[in-house]
Amino acid sequence: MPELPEVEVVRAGLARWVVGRRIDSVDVVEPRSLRRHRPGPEHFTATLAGREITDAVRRGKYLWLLLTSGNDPAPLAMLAHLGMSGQLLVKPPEAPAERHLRVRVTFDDRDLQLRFVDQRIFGSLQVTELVTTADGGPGGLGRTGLPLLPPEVAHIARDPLDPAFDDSDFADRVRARHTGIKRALLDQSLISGIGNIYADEALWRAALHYARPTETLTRTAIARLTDAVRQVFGEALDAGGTSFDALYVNVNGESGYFDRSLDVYGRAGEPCKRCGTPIVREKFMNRSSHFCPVCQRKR
DNA sequence: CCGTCCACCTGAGAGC
DNA sequence: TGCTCTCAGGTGGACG
Repeated sequence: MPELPEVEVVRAGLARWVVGRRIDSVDVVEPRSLRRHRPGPEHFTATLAGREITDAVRRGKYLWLLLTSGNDPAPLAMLAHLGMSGQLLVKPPEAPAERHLRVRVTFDDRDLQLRFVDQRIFGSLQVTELVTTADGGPGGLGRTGLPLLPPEVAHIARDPLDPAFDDSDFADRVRARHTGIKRALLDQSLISGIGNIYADEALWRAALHYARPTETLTRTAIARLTDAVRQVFGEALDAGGTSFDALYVNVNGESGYFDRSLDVYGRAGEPCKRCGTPIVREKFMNRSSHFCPVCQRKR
């Protein structure tokens, strides 16, 4: 269940291990992992062959590898979303095939491979053009000097670790909403990178109830919440950053969430670390919300 | 604009 | 043993 910190660790690993390499061939083991690539698997493999990877870029939970464009009019990228269970692994070619190996990328220098492994196939890979957008994207500066993004990512807001994330504008937009705060946190067009687990963690830290109406939040409270999100992300990144030095890129897909200890998620019935009250789990938005009924009151 | 429901998926675990 | 059911949740689209 990768959220922003997990995806960022993958991005950093790809920047280290595959940027600068030239793709030799691509083996599509499971075509459903390419369902978002409309022209089909053959087009996917044919387009990638011979391209060099020039950068690894991320926005929220999306990441993409910039590709040399050759004679193409527009710059290209291989866009990835890990969904619920996706992993991008860098492995030596002789490593045995993973049980849920979906796509294998082989490079010119054959010392390692990039493998897309995804149990549930909610994740996907696709080749996409990069386009100029109004707000621009992280890392995507093209030759024209204009910021570029995959169109599939154009509706995704900047994430709170992006230097260009505008805290004040975010607070205004939250207050203009008429919805619950957790719903807003999970809305990737408002703030990106947050999933169900870190949403619960950040709300606990900021002592806010998940259903607290957004229009009743003060700018100060929203600032506290945004800081809480950054804290939770930062700690997860610190925990996951240790894998930078290893010869693999990993989203610890099974146990997930690195080894950082979670304060509320998955702790229903256990004492709140602030006040000792048993943590409550409730269904909300068809998923679980964990919170302290004393620290996090609705009003 | 808002909220709900659904489809897309696999595998673990519970209950019978 | 083996069947059915529930649950896990990111994304995007349909619909009221």
